[in-house]
Amino acid sequence: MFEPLSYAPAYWRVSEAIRARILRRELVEGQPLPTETELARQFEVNRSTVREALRKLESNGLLGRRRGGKRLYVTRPTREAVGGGLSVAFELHRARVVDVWEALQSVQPGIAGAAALRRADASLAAIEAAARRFAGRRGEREEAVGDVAAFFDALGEASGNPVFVLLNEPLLRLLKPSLAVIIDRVPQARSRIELAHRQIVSAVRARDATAASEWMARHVRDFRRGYEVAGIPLSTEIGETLDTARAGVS
Amino acid sequence: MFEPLSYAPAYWRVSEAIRARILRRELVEGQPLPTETELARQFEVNRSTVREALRKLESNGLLGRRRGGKRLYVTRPTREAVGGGLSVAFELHRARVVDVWEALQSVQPGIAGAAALRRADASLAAIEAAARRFAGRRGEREEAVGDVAAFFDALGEASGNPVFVLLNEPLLRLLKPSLAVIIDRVPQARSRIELAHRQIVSAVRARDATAASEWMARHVRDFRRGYEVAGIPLSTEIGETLDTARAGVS
DNA sequence: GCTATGATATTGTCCGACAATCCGACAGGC
DNA sequence: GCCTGTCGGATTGTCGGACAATATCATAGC
Repeated sequence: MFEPLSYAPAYWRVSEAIRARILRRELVEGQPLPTETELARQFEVNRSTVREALRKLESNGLLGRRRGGKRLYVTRPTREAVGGGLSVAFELHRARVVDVWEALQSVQPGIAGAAALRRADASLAAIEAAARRFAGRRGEREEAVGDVAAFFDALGEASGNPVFVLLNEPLLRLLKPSLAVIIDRVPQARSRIELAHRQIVSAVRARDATAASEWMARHVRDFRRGYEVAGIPLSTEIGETLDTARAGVS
Repeated sequence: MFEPLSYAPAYWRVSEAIRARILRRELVEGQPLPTETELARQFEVNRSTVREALRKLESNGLLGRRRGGKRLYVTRPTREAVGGGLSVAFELHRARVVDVWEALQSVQPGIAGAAALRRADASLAAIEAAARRFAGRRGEREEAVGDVAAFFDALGEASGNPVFVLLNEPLLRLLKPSLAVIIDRVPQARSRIELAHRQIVSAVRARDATAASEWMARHVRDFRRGYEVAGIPLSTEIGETLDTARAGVS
């Protein structure tokens, strides 16, 4: 019958107030935030309270600091910040390898198509560079995986669609560990990937969205085949593939 | 020649330590966190420091509290928490209406297909319920928009893929405001949506992934047409469509 | 014009305190 | 037996003040 009446602690309200001003673009990217003491004065709360609010915004990626710097600046959430948070969420929701694969399957062809339609020359160059780096690897498993991810990433950038860019990051992050296993265990993996890269690159160069999209679909489908050949059960939880490199970019 | 050596403040390390234990499942969902005083004792830092760390985890959705409760519990990031953060990120990256639309175009058919393949009876019922609610609306713009979103959401759930569920939320959140305008201004919008709902429902009921996917593609394509008819420029930044309802679920 | 220097401002962290209120136990009334 | 009122203790939210380390900035020196 009644709505629960809500009470918001001061640190929450302070953080919302700042967030709102950032979203309203009254505080713009790159602008330094007032000092903690000054904020405390303006909001008429204690500095400790302000600090708690800042921590929230910091971990949302709305505030950040220059390397080695002390003051906080307004920033927009970086790919890494967004990807970090999202991939943790996936993990805690017990997403499995197949779930991530399915999402890639769904998203990547669209990205490739969009990239083919709208790519600038510079983005094309970045895509080609990633493909070339991958093709040049001998051994170097980790680096090769990085190149594959960079290839996807470059396509995302080339699409000019920030939504794609941001969605890409967490998916790739989760793909990597299992991809490393595939590259290790499946002999023909590298050549299949190279082939797909070549085809996608030339489709994107020719601005042929359909071809780019189709080759990408094939490329991603190959991963699934890779999981089977490499003996990675599709129902493995991604958490289990992620033992390494859990630095956490909160 | 040398990497910049990194210094991490105590609140960061504390928050990472707790996060790591959550990811390692040593702290499991629903479990209450020790009290602030106790954490301060264990980490050998001040309670203020602990509190800053907790705020970070709280805003990442890894910690939360029972309604009206005081203590913090380990939680996994809710749809809302993830969606909130992500949609803010999209907004600050100046995503445009067309970008969100393109992402939907890319993702939703896959979701619908997966839902058709794997839906349980209960999920089907939820999908049907959302469609029925929408069809029953007369006027009630906001509620109708909510129903459309609920329809997408129910499909996401039905897919059984947590990645889809989590990706869906922010996209829908951003879709809503502009969809409201479409429903207002485009007379045939409701009937088109109803038609699509019916077709998708019956495809999902029949477990026909191809049909579900294709009708979904058509459904989303309709939105684009809707933008044009409603006179919403595709290059509008989504931020500008979001004046209302910016509660922010940090 | 660039660099070294030094004063100042700012952050990170600590300590201690207190009010509000949530929690659990306990007693009493229907 | 179940609901309500009461109460003490535990816990959080917030405050004030303090201090060391260091980033920042203006200034003096080359």
